[in-house]
Amino acid sequence: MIQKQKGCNDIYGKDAKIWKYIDSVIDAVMEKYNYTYIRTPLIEATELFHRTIGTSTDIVTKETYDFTDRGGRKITLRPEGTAGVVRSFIENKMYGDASLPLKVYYNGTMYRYERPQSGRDRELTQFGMEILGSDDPLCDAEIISLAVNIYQMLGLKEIKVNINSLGDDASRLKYREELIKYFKPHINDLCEDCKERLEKNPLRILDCKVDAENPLLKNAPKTLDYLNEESRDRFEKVQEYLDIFQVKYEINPNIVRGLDYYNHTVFEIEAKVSGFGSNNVLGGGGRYNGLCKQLGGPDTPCIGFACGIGRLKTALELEKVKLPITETIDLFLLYVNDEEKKYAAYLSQELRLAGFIVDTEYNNRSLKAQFKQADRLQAKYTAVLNSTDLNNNEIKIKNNKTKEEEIISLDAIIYYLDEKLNTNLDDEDECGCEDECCTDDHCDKNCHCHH
RNA sequence: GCGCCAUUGGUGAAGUGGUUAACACGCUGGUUUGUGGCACCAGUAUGCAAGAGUUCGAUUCUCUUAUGACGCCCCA
Repeated sequence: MIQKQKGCNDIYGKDAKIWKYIDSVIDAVMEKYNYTYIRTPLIEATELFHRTIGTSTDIVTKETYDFTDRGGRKITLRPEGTAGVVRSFIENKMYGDASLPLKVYYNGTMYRYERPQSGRDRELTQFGMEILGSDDPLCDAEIISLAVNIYQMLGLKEIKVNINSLGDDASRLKYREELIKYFKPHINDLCEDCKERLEKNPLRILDCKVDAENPLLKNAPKTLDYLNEESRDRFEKVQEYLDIFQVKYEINPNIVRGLDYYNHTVFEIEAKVSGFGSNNVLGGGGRYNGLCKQLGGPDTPCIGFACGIGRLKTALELEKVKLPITETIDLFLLYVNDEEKKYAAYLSQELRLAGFIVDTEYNNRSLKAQFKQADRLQAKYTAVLNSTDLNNNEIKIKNNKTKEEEIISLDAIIYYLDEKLNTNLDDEDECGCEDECCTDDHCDKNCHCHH
């Protein structure tokens, strides 16, 4: 049997519905904030990621999907969204557009050649947004607020926003030096990995898991103490705007992000629900004012955010957020003989065009089997087409929940369903609980249904 | 890249170096020549991830590979 590739997933059935729902919320919120959708290629020149990510980490050397195409070009499957957006911004000369800043969002699959574990696959879906062409602290706050807003619109409550500022390049460089100076005498008190990090990426020592409780880390110099006046003012403005947006956040000096190109505001949003593995960061972002120039474009200040939808979906599940997913159908048509089958075909078409979700039998199975199928599909109504009834211009329609059966005129079926299904919906809202909820003693919904 | 554990029908799974691989759910059919969900009956893995090895004999032991789960590195 041919299996799917390691760390990739087939998404179908209910999962696919949840996925599409999440996408629809993203689209809706982005529209309100006036971010336009951008779709860039899944493949890019390998060099793009080398230039953006740099070679200081393992990312480029061993965690991307690289290949050489038939023309001998070095190609990489995009591991993240920002580089492609910035490349597109430069290549299409969007920087010349009069309406800067450009506010865009993307939503698509990314590929990372990593060992899969909890919350981490090789193929992942991320959405994210970028503001290109403005250094205004309002942008920083808006991006964070927008991210929070999407989580809230989806019904997620248990999240925590961590922010920090790395300052401008000068501040950042100075801080880095101070950090090395601070840790160097105590190098033997740190774990093996941290010894490696000291020269390579000292900022990452701060969020080491092994040494997390080490007082050495708690007393380490903080980025914020090394900000120059300008950077500090800027960070304060970001916080002011966040307060105006009523975003709750925490300043966490250990948020450093992995890549060199970040400066000023950096932030992460983590899920606080229990049950997450070690990777509980839903999304993160920051300001990358130097990147555009680094890629050969004009000096353009930018900020962005990205969120893995897989983890987001996990968070929604762990929090048992009820999503408006339709899993039911309105009507299932049953039949026995061929004449009735033809009528089922005709009627299903009519009702579908009238806006109802209708399905019918395809394998000429027994009525018993057809009723079972109707249950599996969670049909709200069933109708057994009967030649005698049809000749009398009548149809017998059954509420599949109450089992009440009514004979109505065929001409009235649309009107009938319309009325019944609308009242039915109201009933369901009254209950509004998932199966699991009702068997749960801690259910706070006071529902009276008996799933 | 490193480590640890796992992989048995449609699903959840039990199990053993040696005849027909439990049990449950599901599914299909029947009892009921056109009204299901209950009940009863019958059917439902020539095979235990793939390949190789040890053995008289392997689903069971060994190795390799693949995939899954979790952790490390890394985290865009």
